[in-house]
Amino acid sequence: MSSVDAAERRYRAPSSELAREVLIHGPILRSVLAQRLGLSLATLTRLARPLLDGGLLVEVNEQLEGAMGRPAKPLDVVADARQFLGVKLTGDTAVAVTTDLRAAEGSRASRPLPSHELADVVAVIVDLARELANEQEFSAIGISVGGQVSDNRVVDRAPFLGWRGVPLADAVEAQLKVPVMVENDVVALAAAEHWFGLGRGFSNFAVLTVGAGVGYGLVMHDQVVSTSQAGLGLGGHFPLDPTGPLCFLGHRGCSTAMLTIPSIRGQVEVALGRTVSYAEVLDLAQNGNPVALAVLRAAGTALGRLIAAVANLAMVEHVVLAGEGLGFLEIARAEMDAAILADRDPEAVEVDVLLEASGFISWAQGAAAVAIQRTMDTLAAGG
Amino acid sequence: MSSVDAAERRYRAPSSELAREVLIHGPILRSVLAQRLGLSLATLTRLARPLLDGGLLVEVNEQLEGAMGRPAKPLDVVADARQFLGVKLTGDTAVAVTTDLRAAEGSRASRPLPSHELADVVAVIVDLARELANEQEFSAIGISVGGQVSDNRVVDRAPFLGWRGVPLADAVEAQLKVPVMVENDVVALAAAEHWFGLGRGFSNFAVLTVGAGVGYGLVMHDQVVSTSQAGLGLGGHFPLDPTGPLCFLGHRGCSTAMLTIPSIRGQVEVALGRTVSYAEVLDLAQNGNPVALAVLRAAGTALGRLIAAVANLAMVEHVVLAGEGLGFLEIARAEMDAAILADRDPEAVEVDVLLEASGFISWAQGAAAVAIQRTMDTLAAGG
DNA sequence: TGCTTTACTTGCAATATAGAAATATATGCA
DNA sequence: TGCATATATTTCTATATTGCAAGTAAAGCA
Repeated sequence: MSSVDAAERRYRAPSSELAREVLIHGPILRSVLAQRLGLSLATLTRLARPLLDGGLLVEVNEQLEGAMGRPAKPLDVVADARQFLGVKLTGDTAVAVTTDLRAAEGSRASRPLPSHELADVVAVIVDLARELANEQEFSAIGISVGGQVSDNRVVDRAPFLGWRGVPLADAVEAQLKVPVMVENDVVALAAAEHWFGLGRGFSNFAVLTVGAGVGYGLVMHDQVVSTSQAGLGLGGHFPLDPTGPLCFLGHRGCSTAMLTIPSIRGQVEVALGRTVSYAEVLDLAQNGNPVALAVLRAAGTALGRLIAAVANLAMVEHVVLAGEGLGFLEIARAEMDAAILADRDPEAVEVDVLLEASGFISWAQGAAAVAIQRTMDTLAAGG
Repeated sequence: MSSVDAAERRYRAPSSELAREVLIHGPILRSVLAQRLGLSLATLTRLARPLLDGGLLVEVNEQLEGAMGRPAKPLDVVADARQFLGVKLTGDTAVAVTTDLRAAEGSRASRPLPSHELADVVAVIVDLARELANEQEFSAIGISVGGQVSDNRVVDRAPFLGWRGVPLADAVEAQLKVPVMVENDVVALAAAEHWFGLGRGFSNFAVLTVGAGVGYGLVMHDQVVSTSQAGLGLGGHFPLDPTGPLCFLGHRGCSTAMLTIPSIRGQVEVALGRTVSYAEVLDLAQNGNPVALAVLRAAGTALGRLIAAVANLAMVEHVVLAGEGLGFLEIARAEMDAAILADRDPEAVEVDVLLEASGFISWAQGAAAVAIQRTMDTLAAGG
């Protein structure tokens, strides 16, 4: 435990702190930068020069109307100075995107996984990297999986792949001569939201994802919580409704049972006696179908309870919602808000619920974000 | 929000980091220290000298049997080089303790509060400080209150005192010429557990207190979470049992209703039709009384659920339990353990529940710990 | 009495930093 | 147009911090 201390407090060169600050906080004045980093303007000039010369940063000309003295030249990163690849692995598919330094998506491709053998999966990743490669090389590759990852290198446990202790980073690095970082999918998404998404500017916030499952990530003190616990999907079976349906593990009314796409479809299908798609469920509810409405309203209430629990116990005031299973909020947003309010101290700050516009930052981009973050620590110095 | 960034990243002089490390990690070799702080041995020698000369640190002679070379002289703090005062304010009493640098209790005194007027409360604190003062001056005074505190100076809101925006630190400093720090009581306790108590050596853990109310504190990334949220008692009304009794706010089966001393007494009293003390309830249960047993077992289950929820959503694997209302665990420990297990992913690490032996670190010591921590940042340099 | 091993210290060169003065580039106004 | 004023950034320089490498201290062991 105590050795974590030292590891956590990893040294960061001042020039990478500078680069990171500019990357996250967009075009930014040197004077502001100096204050943020606790450095003098003189030092800032000296630190910035090699980054400007190296083409990582540029001075942008900002015409501030009515300003008196010499006009400021804020610093900004040249977003496409580097290119990254982000890969999200699920049980049957690999989705890859290329991104620039700001995690903005370039091109995208996906491939089915022929098997769960490490060699096959690596081959697919290599294939995707080759397909998406252009004249610019990848500075780093990020890969995210649902499950536990240690040290950004080894997949300790990935249920959907049936993996335990698989050295994925080494295997991919052996083929593509590029640094590879592996991370849990929700941790990666939280990291992306923190630097590039709705969590930008917040020191503490939580990320909840709803889709095939429920994911939960946490950023505290401007650091993503990425203990071994983080990869377990601990928000996935949180008890929310003692009268709700069962999940596949037998929990009654847990977050998986109340919120996921398969469970919502399943509930409606059982009641209607026929198969329905998730989109159909939303349609039915929109048209006043009582079954669909009941199920989605219960989901809204459950999500509200989950958000309140997260806000209370993780002590965050901002919660980012993401994932493809949030469509029900169009129908049950009011139920969610009411449930949050009910479980929240009236003296407490209202929970700030931020809705990630359907996949603005995708899972694969999250993987790329991890690669970007880890790379930033060394980018300033070397390549 | 973004300004928090800079504030959070408060600069700490290397010599105070050194002093802090020695304070927390007891007698410690220079070589270990150098590694932890990421400094060379040479630098360590230089940093340590003024602290040794100043009498804050000493070299202890440790006879390691069978060691080959020159024997190591680990560094340690001179615990009684400084003296601190910790004061805990409740609605009707002020409890004060003197402590050394390691938050070990010296002497203790308490006084009733004649009123909630700031002047009266300050007078009581000054009185206590004078009574407990000996030849050694206080380096700093810590005061903890139940409620929200900003900037370690102003009590924004303290329900038990009926305070809003009371500049307590200024008021006390005006009378006693000693630095005063104010903090929320649970935040202070968490800080004390982190440096001096059961949380020592853990980067992430939660603190739950059970007594007249339920308190909840969190340490993440080796920092106590002390946002404005932290002072609200957000763990205090967490829903735990949909069939439980009501709390004074009308929540059914919330943590207050299930766990606090008044609520447990109340439940038993209603059933038995007579007044009973908390100790009596424990006695009754010990002797097989079905009412007392039912109430305490439900409390055990509820506490287990709360612990599991905390471990899942705050992503901690260690939970420190403290407070005078934990007696029921003698009867219902098994129920607690079972409830934790039930709400926990089987793949997740077992939650490490640490029981603070009845008041080993008291509320007032927690207040002192805050004073110690804040003082350490400047101790090394100046006085 | 030396030799070995480990712990710590000192001298020195390299590096980083802040403060002050200098420089650059705008506006406002006579 | 020319000059005062304002603001942003850079250069110069003294000071401080650091790590490296060499040196010293304090033991055990032969």
